[in-house]
Amino acid sequence: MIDVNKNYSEHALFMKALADETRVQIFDMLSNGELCACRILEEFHITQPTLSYHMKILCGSGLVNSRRDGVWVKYSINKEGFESLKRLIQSISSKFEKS
Amino acid sequence: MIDVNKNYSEHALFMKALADETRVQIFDMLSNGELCACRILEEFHITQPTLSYHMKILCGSGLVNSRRDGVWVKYSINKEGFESLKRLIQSISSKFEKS
DNA sequence: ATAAGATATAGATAGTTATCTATATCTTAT
DNA sequence: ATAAGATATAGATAACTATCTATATCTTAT
Repeated sequence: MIDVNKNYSEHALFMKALADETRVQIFDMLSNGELCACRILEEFHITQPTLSYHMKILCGSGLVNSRRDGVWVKYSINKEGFESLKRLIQSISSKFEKS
Repeated sequence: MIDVNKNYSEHALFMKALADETRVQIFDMLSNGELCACRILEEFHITQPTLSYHMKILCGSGLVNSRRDGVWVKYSINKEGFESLKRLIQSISSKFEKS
């Protein structure tokens, strides 16, 4: 039996990625589909380098993908990473229901 | 229509609470039921004040409850808080599926 | 009322994070 | 080959975090 919850450092990494108001909001925006950095930037009052820093953290966590499309870099939710996060929540939830 | 995802600061607070390896692990432990601080402490190589600090952050986020039971303080998952976290994930998930 | 055990608070500190400005790099159109 | 626009990196810095030791507080049994 594989216990999905033993990778606490991976889980903490996911949570850290979302542990910032700007970054949760970006992640939520991406749930509606791929967006380029410039489009995301419009929603916030931060500088372009600050956004670049946040995107690097989101991508580094495994929750977000990036790909270059010409001049633009486009970001999207990484299905694998997000599913891993969902499994964590689901696993805790099902133990909690039973307790 | 209530958009559950607009409370980015609340959501970031939940994520911050879990954005630490020790704290995610504690939260996972609590999914199996209430535990006193001394019992939790046994699982980690941290001092008692450090644990007390972490429990304060978990409780402050709304994800964990505490109650005194005689000499002990017992901690458990706060159903409301956890459900709010689950709704966030669920909401992002369903938008993502459709996208 | 005292002592013992459990938990919390205070104060210090090293490490990490979010942000900025300035600058570099990369891609495409001219 | 250059210029323009998009994104990334470097360096600085103020604020925040996780951890410790020392001490205080709170609860119960004697």
